[in-house]
Amino acid sequence: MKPTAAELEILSVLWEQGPITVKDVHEVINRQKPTLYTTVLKHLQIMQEKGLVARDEHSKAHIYRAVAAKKETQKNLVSDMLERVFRGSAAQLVQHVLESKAASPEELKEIRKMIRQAEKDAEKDRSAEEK
Amino acid sequence: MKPTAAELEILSVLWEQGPITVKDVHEVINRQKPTLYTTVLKHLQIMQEKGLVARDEHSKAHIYRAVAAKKETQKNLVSDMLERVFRGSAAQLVQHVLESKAASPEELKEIRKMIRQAEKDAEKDRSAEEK
DNA sequence: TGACATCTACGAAAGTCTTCGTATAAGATG
DNA sequence: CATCTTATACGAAGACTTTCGTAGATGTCA
Repeated sequence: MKPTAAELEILSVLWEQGPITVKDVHEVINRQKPTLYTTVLKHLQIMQEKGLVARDEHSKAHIYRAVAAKKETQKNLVSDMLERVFRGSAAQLVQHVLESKAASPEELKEIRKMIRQAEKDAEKDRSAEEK
Repeated sequence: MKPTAAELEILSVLWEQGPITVKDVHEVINRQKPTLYTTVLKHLQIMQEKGLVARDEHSKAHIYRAVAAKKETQKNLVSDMLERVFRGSAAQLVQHVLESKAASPEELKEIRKMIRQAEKDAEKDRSAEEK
């Protein structure tokens, strides 16, 4: 299930803040881009129909929470872009990431670590195949 | 200027093949997903209006070429995703790239090289700031 | 030249996304 | 209880995307 642009904005808020009311979602969204309360509400209702979010109706002000998992959704979006925009070339995608935003030294260090891990995993796969 | 999904498919073809006729574009697209010739043509006409492509009308069969630069377009899409989906965290994005497709050893090596380069650049920036 | 193949032009339908406005329900307060 | 406030429900407009079908123009070849 692929969220639209507006839906992604809302999911982001829910991922960060956890289960909250429409009012609270609206406050955040409205800061990013002036939007009417009912627009956010409508999106949330549609997202519920799609199964992207769920809500607790016990109190008068419904509490919404993300159903679409952050990691899973991000993974889908990334692999989609990897294929459609970069024809599967991970290196090209990473190159653009590093260029588009001068990554901080901490981030670079973190990324190095991930590469090392990925290399280890690849190693493991190869030796497994040899059997 | 942000291409739609279908437009991106077509741009990809033009980026790979260089200036070609509608017929040739259609052959590639049709292989990926069965599509009528006139659908591809219509997209190309719309894309021309948007300025994403240009065409040479000298021969009867028009020759289309990409105007939207590959690098530039990719960069826009990546930085857009970086902000909207990962709140600016390059490391998180790269993590997903490495997971979503087990990168080949060659690619990993290439990525390492890019990291080293990025670190050098960061080093340079820091010493420049110290002055 | 007439018939056929090849291309482009273009209207329009169908679906989706986004936003807004209004109606309605439910709780709070005097 | 009447009224005010706070929320949700929901229809619908407008923009955009995608796809299809038909009409018309142009080139080819017997």
